[in-house]
Amino acid sequence: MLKITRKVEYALIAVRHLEKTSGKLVSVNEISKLYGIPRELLAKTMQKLASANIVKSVKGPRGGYKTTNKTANTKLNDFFEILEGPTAIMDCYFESGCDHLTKCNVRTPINNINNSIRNLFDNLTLADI
Amino acid sequence: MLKITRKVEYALIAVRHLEKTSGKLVSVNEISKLYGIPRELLAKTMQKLASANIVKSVKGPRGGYKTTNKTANTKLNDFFEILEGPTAIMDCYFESGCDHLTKCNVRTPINNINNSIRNLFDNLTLADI
DNA sequence: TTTATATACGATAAAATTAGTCGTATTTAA
DNA sequence: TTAAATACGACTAATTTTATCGTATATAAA
Repeated sequence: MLKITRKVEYALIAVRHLEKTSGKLVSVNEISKLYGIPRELLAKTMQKLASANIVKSVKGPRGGYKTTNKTANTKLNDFFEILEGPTAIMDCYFESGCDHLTKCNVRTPINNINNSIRNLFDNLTLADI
Repeated sequence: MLKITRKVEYALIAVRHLEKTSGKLVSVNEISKLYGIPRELLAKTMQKLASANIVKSVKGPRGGYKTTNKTANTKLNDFFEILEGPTAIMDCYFESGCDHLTKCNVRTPINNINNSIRNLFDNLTLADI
């Protein structure tokens, strides 16, 4: 429990690599070989980041991804939510269908904990990684 | 990602209930009916808590579980780890077998984040729930 | 203009984890 | 003696995560 997924892990590795080689275009192929990451999986992940403008994509041969001026100061929480949806240690805050809600005695305190975690990730950016 | 499991959720609900009825013995059967929790699953969970002395178990008819003087000030982090093992947002800190470690560029920063989360849960007790 | 290389995206399959069930043993109050 | 409870291990089902595959599109370079 309380794990980040590989998708997020791979994305962090890739973004960190892009920041190290700042400005240069690097292909998914290159990154996946370099770090031993499944190519297709990383590709999809980068696509999500690109469509959220966290990185810039360039198609065609010699294409790839590079950082933008938005990259470094992207909040970790936003980064996570783009890849995985809302940060929530319990689903009942976002999904309907829990039929225990009226009886549930932990919703409020768990929500507080969740806010603490969100707060933590709102105060960290990709530059901190 | 970053979800607590149902096992933990159920355990929190149960412990909170025990604290509300402090001193009294309450059976798993009763709690599971009250909150709509699968009985056997809750039973196992309570057994773990009992063997860690976070709650006290009493066998036989009219038996059940009750809080102890340890219950309220159990750290959330200990609570989680009893039920789920080490709190780690990435497995590589506890498991061997990651063959990327020499290349991995995010281990240290992620470890820092992990420590932040652990720190958060070390400063919360069951009394806060 | 053709070709090779790259991103884009959806569908699907495989693996791992989590959730839930079942059977049996043990304890003990009534 | 019986019934109600915890204790514990094995097993199955469901869900989520991880990975793969196929096809489309863009574009640099030959």
